[in-house]
Amino acid sequence: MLLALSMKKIEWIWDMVMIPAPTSEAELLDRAYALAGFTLGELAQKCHITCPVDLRREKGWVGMLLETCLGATAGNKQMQDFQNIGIELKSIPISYTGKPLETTFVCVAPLKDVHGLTWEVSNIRNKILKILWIPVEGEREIPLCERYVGMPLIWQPSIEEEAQLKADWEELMEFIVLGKVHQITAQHGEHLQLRPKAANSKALTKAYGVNGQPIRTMPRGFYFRTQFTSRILANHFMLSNLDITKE
DNA sequence: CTGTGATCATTT
DNA sequence: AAATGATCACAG
Repeated sequence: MLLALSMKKIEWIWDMVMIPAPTSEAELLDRAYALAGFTLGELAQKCHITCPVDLRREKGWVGMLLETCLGATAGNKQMQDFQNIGIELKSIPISYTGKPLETTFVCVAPLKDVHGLTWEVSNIRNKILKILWIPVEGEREIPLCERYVGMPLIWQPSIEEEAQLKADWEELMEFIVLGKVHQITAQHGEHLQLRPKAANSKALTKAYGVNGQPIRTMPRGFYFRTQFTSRILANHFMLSNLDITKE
């Protein structure tokens, strides 16, 4: 499978003190392409950020680094990374064969005030309408600072993909509405799954019980299965390869 | 605690 | 080897 890690480094006039937010999709994509072919260590150096030895104590470090490099405004709650241009940023760890090594966290799942909530107005739909994916080498045997950033891609769900995600979301939300969140396991949902999303297993948040009474349970999040994201990447790079051969 | 950024580490 | 449940750091 072709998931090219660009070895062509586009020189950039970096002045990594503070990167302004991009004002268009084209500008954001240009910047993302300019990151391809650099290692995480090189990008960190340009940002004056120290690259940790591994991700055990900083699982979100790669994502934060890319946000800094692309001018994302951090700290915004429940919003897309680039709200002005309607784009969400996701880094994705890939194997030597270009396949995702991890599921992709999308957003936290609402466990209360879900009465009447529909897919059309859900937070998750807003997050997945347009995503800038940035593949990064993720094999643990590769030292973090030596991992290469790959070619970015903009993805928007096809009619079919959105229908699939909506179906999974509705199945999962049905459990939540009925107070059966405890019955949900990671095996529910064909493309979208619901799993814990918390500091640890002792964290508790409010939800509903089977009789509608308030209960406390672990916070959950929606995640894309690897097969789903693998298909997104494969489709994109196979198509771009066809474009190249046409020229 | 909630939500941002996710990957870890044990089980299957 | 892949998948699931658990976990890490930080801002507000």
